[in-house]
Amino acid sequence: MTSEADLAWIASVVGDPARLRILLSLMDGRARTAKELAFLARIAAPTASGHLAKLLDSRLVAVEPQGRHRYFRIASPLVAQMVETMSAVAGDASPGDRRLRRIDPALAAARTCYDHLAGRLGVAIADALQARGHVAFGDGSGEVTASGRAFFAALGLDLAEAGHGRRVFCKPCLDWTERRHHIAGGLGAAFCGHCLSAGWIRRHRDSRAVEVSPEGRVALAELLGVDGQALTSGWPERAAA
Amino acid sequence: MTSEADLAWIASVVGDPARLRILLSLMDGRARTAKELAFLARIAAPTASGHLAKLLDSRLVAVEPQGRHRYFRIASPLVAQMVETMSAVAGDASPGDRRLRRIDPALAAARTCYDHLAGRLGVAIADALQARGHVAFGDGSGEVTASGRAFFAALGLDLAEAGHGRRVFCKPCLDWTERRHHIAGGLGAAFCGHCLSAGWIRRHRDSRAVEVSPEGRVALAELLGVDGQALTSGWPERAAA
DNA sequence: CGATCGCTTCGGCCGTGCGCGAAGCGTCCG
DNA sequence: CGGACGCTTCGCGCACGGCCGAAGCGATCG
Repeated sequence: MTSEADLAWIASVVGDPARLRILLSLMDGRARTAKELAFLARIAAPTASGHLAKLLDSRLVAVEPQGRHRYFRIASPLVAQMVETMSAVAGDASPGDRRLRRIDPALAAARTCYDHLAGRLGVAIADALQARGHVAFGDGSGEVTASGRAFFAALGLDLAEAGHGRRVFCKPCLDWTERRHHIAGGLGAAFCGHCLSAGWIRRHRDSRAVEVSPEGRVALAELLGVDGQALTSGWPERAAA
Repeated sequence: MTSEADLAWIASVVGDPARLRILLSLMDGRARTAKELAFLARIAAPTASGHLAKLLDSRLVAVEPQGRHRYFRIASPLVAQMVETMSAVAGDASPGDRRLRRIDPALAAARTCYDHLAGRLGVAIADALQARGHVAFGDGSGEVTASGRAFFAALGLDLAEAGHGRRVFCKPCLDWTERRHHIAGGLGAAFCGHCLSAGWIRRHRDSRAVEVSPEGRVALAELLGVDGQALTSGWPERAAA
């Protein structure tokens, strides 16, 4: 019952041509400003603003304000999958779909992004750390709380070293496949290095994919207080919301 | 470009609450009459008729007239998947979804329906035989063409025996998982028997699922002029349409 | 600290399309 | 062959919602 009404609402939101164009414009995973989206959807700025409000309200897109800009992006991979499935029904899948479908499953599960962790694993770690209050993400940056400093120190991470120099210490990085944030910066690199040296994850031979070892799964699950399976295959987002 | 317009059209079609209720009413795979759907969607008969016309036009539902009734059903598994994905986005998946997701993959690929073949295999066979003009489906019944009689005779099927008695000879049977037709009746049983005795398929131990042997895949692919992989995992429907 | 910029809110116009009652057409039954 | 039944088409009323111009708000920059 409640589900039917929600579904009708979602369907009506995506049913509008202009809103659909907005969603399609965001399907490459990038975040765009309202003005940009207004141009891409071929509507005036006020109209786009109204549409974006509805898309936000229905949780199809998410927003992150940065200064006087607001960057909009697809809220979750599930939304992207919905649009792709609708494209498939609408006829031959568009070229864009093909690319998105061909993501290597191993890369999507866990990989490195420069020197830190990304993919479902990276996002799950960021989720858990945020949920436990060890890190907090603000606008375009993040910070480590007092409990977080103790947490990472107990792991043996040298935070002073990680925060050294001109490098940003803790910063949310938009995950390409998950369309949500993982942790970059010196902290992300230090945590990734710890996982590697502890044998929790292994680098794949000739890819940025990483594999979580059985011991690593157990250790990370206990460390973060989450289900081990959810680390690389789950949808912890729902529970967090 | 063309794809965007098609997608917008599909989205607007499913975006209407009444049409969505119609689709949801059909999600169990059963075919229903217009009047039934009008009641389930809580709208008057003329309104439902208009909605059904749009749903037909956009190929989201299919219809088969039987006497003075018209039975509507979900057009393809892809459409069902679309509705399910939208439900997932809308919030907690409805109970109906769960059931549909839990279909045994082996059963969905190939199984017996009483004494004939069903699942993707059964539908692929029916598609191919119809495409090659060996069988033809009319309203609720089907018949074997002249070329079809020669085709089955060459296989060694005794059509006289299969058509014996009061049993219907060749009849389309709505496939539970594919929501499209496979071949039932004496002909369907005879063909299934031939596949078994030739070793093309094997019955699963304690399930109605059947497995296609490597030789069977080759033999059936050549016999029907289709890709071997498509027999149990493909989407030949698109090419046929 | 005023100017500029990005975005949202407000107000009013207008078109699309959903809704139903009544009538028309084809099918089945007694 | 007449009546019942199922479905569709026609016609019209009505309301919801998209659309934009102008104004308001907050933030940034010189």
